[in-house]
Amino acid sequence: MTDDNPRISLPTASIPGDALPPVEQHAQQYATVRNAHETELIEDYVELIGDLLKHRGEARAADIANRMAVSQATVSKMIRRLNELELVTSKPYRSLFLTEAGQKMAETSRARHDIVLHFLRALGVNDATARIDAEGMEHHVSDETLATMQRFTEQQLR
Amino acid sequence: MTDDNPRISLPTASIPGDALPPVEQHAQQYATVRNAHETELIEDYVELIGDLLKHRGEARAADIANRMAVSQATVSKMIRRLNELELVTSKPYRSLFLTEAGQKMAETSRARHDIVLHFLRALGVNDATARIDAEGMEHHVSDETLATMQRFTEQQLR
DNA sequence: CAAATAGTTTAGCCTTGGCTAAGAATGTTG
DNA sequence: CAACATTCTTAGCCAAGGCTAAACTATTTG
Repeated sequence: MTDDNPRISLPTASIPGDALPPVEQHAQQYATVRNAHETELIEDYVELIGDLLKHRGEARAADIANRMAVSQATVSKMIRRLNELELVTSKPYRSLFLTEAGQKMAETSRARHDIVLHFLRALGVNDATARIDAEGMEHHVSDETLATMQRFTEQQLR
Repeated sequence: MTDDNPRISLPTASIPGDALPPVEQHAQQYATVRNAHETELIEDYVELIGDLLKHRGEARAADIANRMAVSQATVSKMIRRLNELELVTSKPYRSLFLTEAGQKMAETSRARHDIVLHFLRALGVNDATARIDAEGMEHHVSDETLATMQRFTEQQLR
């Protein structure tokens, strides 16, 4: 171990010039991000399927491919995974549907997404940029931050 | 093509209940996120190496492994990639150093990271949460949003 | 209703980023 | 300075998420 002797310990909130956080905390930051990455894509698919079902009445592989800018083969493979995870049900060559669990995930994702998007707009970011950033950020925002964003947005609207 | 006939077109900024964005825009959102993911890890490594060099004087593979909560083998493999990308220089069994390009990347990443972190704190998020969220968010925040965040933080400090 | 078009799936490939296990190099210490 | 501990690398494995090409199913249309 060449790192971090623990003789000195400071309140991390007030370190000037932002020194390195203690190893454990630092490690947890990265682990959390890695973890988010695993579910991220899944959530994006489920969220999009939910949106398509809601706004179009059906969710076809071709639509998903177009909207994600990805090949149909990729979508097909992904649908198999979503099936295994019991998030969607599908019959070959037919539209997709969400299971209970899938619907729940879609709603949660959609809600997070909207909170982030509305927050960015309330902050003054223009719509197109806000949409892109929200898409990337939504999976990395904790519940605490999400709540703070929501509060801010509401306050702004008054 | 089963999706989006373009007969109707609305100003996307003002759709009530947040309808689906037009395919092209939607596709670009996802493409941007996918793109960010490719460079994300690279940037995290470079940023961390920069921080270790700055605060500890050297950057050893073991430290990186500990701080990233990843095996040494993974770090070793990654260092080979960073070498190929000419972001770091390294001699076997010795500390790492950043190339010019590496240093530039480290600085940029660090700056983005700090802006996001300080913004979250200014918004009222507690330190530990802010650190975790900043780590995840930093790669998904556009320059425009970054500028907005910075402005907000400065205003808050007055 | 047959043929053409559109949509879906499968097979097989590639890269990334993890892992463990084993061995080589370096550093430390009795 | 030899033995032990630590650090680093290599080899070989795996899963995820892309891709293209080819085959199959469904839908539309002349």
